[in-house]
This record gives sequence, structure tokens and C-alpha cells, in this order.
Amino acid sequence: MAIPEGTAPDALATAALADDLSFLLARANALSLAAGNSALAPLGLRVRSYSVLALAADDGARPTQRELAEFLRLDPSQVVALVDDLQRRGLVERRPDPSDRRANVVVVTDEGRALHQQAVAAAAAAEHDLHAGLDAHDRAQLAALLRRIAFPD
Amino acid sequence: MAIPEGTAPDALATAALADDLSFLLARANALSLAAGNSALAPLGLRVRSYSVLALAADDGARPTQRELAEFLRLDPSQVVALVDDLQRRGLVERRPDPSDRRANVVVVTDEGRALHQQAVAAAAAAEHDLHAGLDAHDRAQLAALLRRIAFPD
DNA sequence: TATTGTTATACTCTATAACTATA
DNA sequence: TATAGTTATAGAGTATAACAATA
Repeated sequence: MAIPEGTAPDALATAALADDLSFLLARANALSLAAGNSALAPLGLRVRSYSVLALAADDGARPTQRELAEFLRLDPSQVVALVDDLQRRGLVERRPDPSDRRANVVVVTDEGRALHQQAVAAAAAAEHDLHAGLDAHDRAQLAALLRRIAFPD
Repeated sequence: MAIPEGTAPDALATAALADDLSFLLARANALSLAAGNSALAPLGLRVRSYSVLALAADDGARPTQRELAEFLRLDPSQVVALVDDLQRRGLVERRPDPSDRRANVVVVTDEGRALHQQAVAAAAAAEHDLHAGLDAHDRAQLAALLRRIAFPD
């Protein structure tokens, strides 16, 4: 059976856990991940593979697999599988890094760029539903606060 | 190999994905989950089992397994395994719901309540590190924004 | 008929170690 | 000696279907 959608019971809404930042983060992320995966499924992508494709398609990023792993908080061995899949489908290519021949730079193909554009639209539509209760100012504020947790420098 | 800690490469920090709310949510949650699990490990708990224990220990909540599943966004079959584990260790008990004999209410034992108190302290310490960059006002604001995504009513 | 808890199963994701080629 | 990518594997988490007891 699928994880039930819908709202939580009122008795639990007032529980101490419901005010816990980590719990709210986990629950919000679970909803976001589910919405993202189902929006990307028609394109043969999941949130994971979409993220790799998006970084490969970002001009000027030219990420190595190691950088992808660190940025996406994945193990390098998981990046291997994700890049394998995208490469098999002709969406990205591995190019040796001229400055370090151990490293592969992951670059998008023309086909990958086209799919990425569709995926951005699909992901944006899914986010729109998820953040329906937030206006542009709220979203910017939320992004700024989350960034300080996600990238503590 | 473990997922590498530390900061992300600068070239990717300016990528479009780095401004995506869903991505920031995912990365912040990954850090939060890792910190929580490692803080709770000495008590034999993980974030999952801690959440179930916390709701069972919340006075007035008296959640059924179904309510736990919905609130924590878990499949009911996963709740079975989590409650089995906590019950085996004498931390919670299943009690038949008087108003619906199909349902089990999950209630904390004295031993469970004692462990829960330790766990709250451990989790709070882990959160403190994670949210070191945020003051009380920031945290309250973040919680309010996340709640609107986590519980869209 | 529908729902709660349960069992079973398959699949995905996560974590760890070891190997190779380069640095 | 250390690092990038790769392979292999075990464990944790997720998704789905079916069943007994109860509503």
C-alpha cells in the first residue's frame, strides 16, 4: 500500500514533535520528493537523476563526479550509477578532466539539454502545487533560511 | 564509503539548482537526518523510532498505528516493524483502542518515557549544531514556513 | 463492503570496503 | 601516500499486494 496522503490527525498536530524543526523538515521533504518524483516520472527521470542532469546542464558548472557527490550528498558510487543511466540514454557524456586525468567531467548532450528543459517545467509545476500557500516573498525567505542549514559556511 | 561531509564546490554553488527550494529542502533534510541518527545511535534509536516513541510519549496523543503512519508519512507496514522493535525492548505497549477494537493505541511505558527524555536532550543537542547559524526568531520563522508545506490544510 | 493491523516480497536507497589508475 | 572513479555487497528504507479480524 502506498503511503497515505492527506492531513494528519488533530490529536497529533498538537504533539511536541509537530513543532520540531527536524520533523517539519523531514515531512516537508517527503511531500516534496514524492511530488517531484511523480512529476518527473513521465520523462523517465527521478529527483536524483534530474539533479545530476540539471548540474551537468548548468553552463559554467562542468562538475566532476566527485563534485556531484558532495553537492548532492550522495556517495560517489551512487553517482556512478546515476551517470551510467543518463549516459546510456545519451543525455550526458563523461569527459576526462584536462587538469586531472583521474577525474571525469559530466557534460550534457544536446538531447540531454532538451530533456532538461522539459524537466525544469515539470518540476516547477510540481513545486507550484506544493508551495501553493506561499507567495514569492515567503518562498525567498524560506530559501534563504534553508540555505543557511544546507550550506553552513 | 560514507557520504562526504563538508562544503560544496563553489562552481556548483552558483548553479540554478542551488536556488531550488526542493533541492535546499532535500539537502537540509539529509544533514538533519544524519545528525539526528548519529546523536540517537548511543540510545539505540534512529530518527524513525525516536519519532514513534515521541508520539507515544506525548500526553493526550494516544496515537493508533494508523495515525502514526499518516503523521510520519510511513506505510502502515513500516509502523508495524517500528512498534515491534520498541515493544520488544519494553519501551512501548500496544493497547486495544476501546472505541475501535481493530485499532491498537501505542502507549509509552515508564522505561520508554525515561529513554524518551534522554533522546529529547540528544536530539536537541544535534539540532543546536545544525541550526547554529539561526537565532530563535529565524528558527520560529523557518518552522512556520515549513509547517505550511508539511501540513497543507 | 471498508478499514486496521499484519505478513510477505520486490525494489530502491544507503553505507562500507576494496580495487585501478592517476596524482 | 592520497585521490577519482569503479565494483561488490549488505543493510535500511519504500512500495505493493493479500489476508484475518473487526467495523
